[in-house]
Amino acid sequence: MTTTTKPLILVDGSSYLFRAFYVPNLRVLTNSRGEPTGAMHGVLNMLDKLRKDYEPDLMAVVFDASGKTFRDDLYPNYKANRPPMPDELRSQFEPLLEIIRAQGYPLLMVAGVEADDVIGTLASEHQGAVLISTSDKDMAQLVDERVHLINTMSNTYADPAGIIEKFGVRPDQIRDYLALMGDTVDNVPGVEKVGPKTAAKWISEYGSLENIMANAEKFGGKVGENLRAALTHLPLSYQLVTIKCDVQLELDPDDLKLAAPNNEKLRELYTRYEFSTRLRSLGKETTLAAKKPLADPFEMFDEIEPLEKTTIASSKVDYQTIFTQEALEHWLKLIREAGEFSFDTETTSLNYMEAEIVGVSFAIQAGKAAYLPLAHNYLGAPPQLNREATLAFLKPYLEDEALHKIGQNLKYDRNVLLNHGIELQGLAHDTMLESYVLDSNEEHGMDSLCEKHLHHTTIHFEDIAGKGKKQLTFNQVGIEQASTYAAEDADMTLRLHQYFWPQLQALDDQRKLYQSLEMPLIRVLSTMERTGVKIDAKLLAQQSQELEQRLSEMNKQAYALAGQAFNLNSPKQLQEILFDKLGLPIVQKTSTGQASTDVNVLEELADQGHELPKLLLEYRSLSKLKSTYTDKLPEQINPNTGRVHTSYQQTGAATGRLSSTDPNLQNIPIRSEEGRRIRRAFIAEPGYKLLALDYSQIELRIMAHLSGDKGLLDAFAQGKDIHRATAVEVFNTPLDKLTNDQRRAAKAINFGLIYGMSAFGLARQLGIDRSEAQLYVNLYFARYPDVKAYMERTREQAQAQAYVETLFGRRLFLPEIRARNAQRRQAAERAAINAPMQGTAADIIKMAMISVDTWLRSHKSGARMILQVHDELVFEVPEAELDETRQVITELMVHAATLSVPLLVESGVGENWEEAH
DNA sequence: TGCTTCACG
DNA sequence: GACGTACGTGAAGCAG
Repeated sequence: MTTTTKPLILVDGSSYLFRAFYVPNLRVLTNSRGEPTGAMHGVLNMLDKLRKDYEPDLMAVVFDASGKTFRDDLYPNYKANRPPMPDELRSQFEPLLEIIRAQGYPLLMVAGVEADDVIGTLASEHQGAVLISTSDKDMAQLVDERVHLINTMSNTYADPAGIIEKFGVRPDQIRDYLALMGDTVDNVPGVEKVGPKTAAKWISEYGSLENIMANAEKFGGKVGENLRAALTHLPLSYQLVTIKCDVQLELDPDDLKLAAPNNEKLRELYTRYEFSTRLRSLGKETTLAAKKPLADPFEMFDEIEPLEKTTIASSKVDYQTIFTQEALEHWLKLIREAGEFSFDTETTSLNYMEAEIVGVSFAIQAGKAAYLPLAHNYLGAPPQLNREATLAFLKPYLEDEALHKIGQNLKYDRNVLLNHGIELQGLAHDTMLESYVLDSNEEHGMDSLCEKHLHHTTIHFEDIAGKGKKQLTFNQVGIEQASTYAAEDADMTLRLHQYFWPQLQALDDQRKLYQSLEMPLIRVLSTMERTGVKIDAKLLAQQSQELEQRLSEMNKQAYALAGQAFNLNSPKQLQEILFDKLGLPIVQKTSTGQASTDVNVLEELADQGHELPKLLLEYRSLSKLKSTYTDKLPEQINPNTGRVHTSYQQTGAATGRLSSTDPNLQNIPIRSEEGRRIRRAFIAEPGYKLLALDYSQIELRIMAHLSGDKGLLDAFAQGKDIHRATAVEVFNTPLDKLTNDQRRAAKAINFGLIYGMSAFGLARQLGIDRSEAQLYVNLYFARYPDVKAYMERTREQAQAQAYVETLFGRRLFLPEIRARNAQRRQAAERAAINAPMQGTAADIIKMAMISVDTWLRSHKSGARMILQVHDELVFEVPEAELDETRQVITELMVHAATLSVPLLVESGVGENWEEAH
């Protein structure tokens, strides 16, 4: 093994401890005993970040030792102006050191010198790259091509060029520069009235302190006099600011390896100081560590990211709180002038149907933001502008199409504003969607985006509202904290937009998808969500009862068969009964090595003639229906609308699909007769009917288009049953002689193709042996040679560029396509085959939704779009409008995209969703 | 919280 | 030569 090129990381613990202590949001943190813990949190988070970002092999955390240093001997007044360490900080010092040690970091404190000197010495002794993490500008003197600085609190990174940019002098001139300025806090005398500007100017003119002193008589004016007066003590100042790089250390930089954490000690310390998140992740890490040897040891090198510079100086922000009408009007004037602003609503709930606005924040340029509190109502909350009156005042701004809004997840803000009668217009940009279109694999939440792209750790909601049962709603959060949090959200949204937008503009397809598809979809989805779907709660309750009876009977039967009582819902207990007690054979194991009891296994065992597995299969499916659907759906009915309102996640699926949550209305049963009954509870208002339209075989049609395979294109052009057509080809049998099994096999092949199948998978699906499955696959590819070529092309493309694209250029990155681990690589290859088809289908139905929505609105239609299920749209339509609506929407869906195969849309109408299908 | 299972396209 | 083996989701229940 060669040594890695990872930098040695040296952390100036003392400088961070002081800085963290004075951060307002950290200042207030204590445990339940009232012991302050904020500075500890601050330092530890910073260490986490470094460790995560750089995965260092060598690292040290250095603190000042107590007692006098050689500088005190040089100059008795050194640091004499420093106030004593506050008690609230002092009390955090020792425990912090203990935690750092227990976490496994080498920790250094050397008597007689300062942390800076230890760091300087280690940096100069180390052979390879060094990264010094500090918030102390004095360290700039250590920078060269090999040694760089990072300030983990302000997210700034500095190499020699960075130092010149920041200070206006080279790293080797920093000592001269510091000596000229002096330091009032440390009581280092400099030249009176010489600050950063003058010092940099003199140094650039004269090159060095020595030369400046030699030419002291040439400096005119008051500062010239001051310089001459300082001549005697400047050498001393120079000595004081010079970091000592030859401290006698009893160790070598190569000794600074991270040790394994002492989890027992950490558990004790985290418990004592109530670091609950760390306590939780402690359990996680131990299991991870236990699994580690299994992982491919080279895998981790694949994902090391290059160091990045950043441009945010997060210390320089101007966040204001708006309490008066005058202040509000002042800000609105600024917003008007800017023509574009980011904004964010703060509310009482994540549920958009229940949420009420508590406040609104805006940002008009990076770092300049304001929070307008409107409904904080905790005891002692300061008076605020009246919510309803102020929202009425804001309404024309928010509804002004020409005033461009930038947000993070604007769909939510739009929904919430509608609760107050405001229909947000001028939706210009949504950073969540920008991130999604650029790389759908990322997390697109505010916190992750800031962390990743701005290298800034935002204030998390939990930081100000707490968590768990005691979590406050936003109206109970103190305005001061709320204000920083909310203003930061708006500020970060704007900065993220400034970061993403140029990237999107550089990629034509991405920009188009974002501007013409994802952005317009916000309003469509928001409308669907708020419309909701009517549910027959009584019918579901009745079904629940029936299920309950059947389940309890089956329970008894199962106990009899097993010879004992057990929990049928517990895979673990079931496993004991089946395999230990009854001695049935273990068919398959789960990924963690447990004996699996999933459908495949139970079916296999049932086929062998065992009664209990057969019973369990039915029990499982009924129990699922009851708990997930018949019991839960009625609970999710909104009391005001009498309907169920799902949330569509526009950034939920990496392929471009939507997903649906709370509740998930995209997985309502249909495959089994029992399950289908649940669809009968999805009903229309009186006078309305449900209209369901779905794309027939859309992914296979897309495969035909993308591959250009003549056989497949012809089959679709002639409107053939595609599975039969495939069966005719593969089994070389005339259409009228086909058996049902042959069609079934052809269907499995067609689906398998979309999923990037292997012969093994097909064999298992069809219950045939592998060689037979392989034969089918070979026959298929012989008949449809361009499909084979297309699959190969896609694999090559994925391999070459590490992403694949839909017909419209939507990208899916496949980071694992070059993984050394074959299993993971092959999984990525299958995803590469599937994504262009699944993703193109998703793009097409999104286009259809937008055009349908446009038509519905422009024709003042009484019909409303209520559900999207990947290739299906469901509408609630006034009976009088049924025929026209059905015909027009079919047309719009069919023509949503033009492929080299026709798109076919099938539709149905009914009193409920089952009937409409 | 992680795992397992199962509902959908 | 062995291993694992079809894509994409969300939710519920159990167990620790």
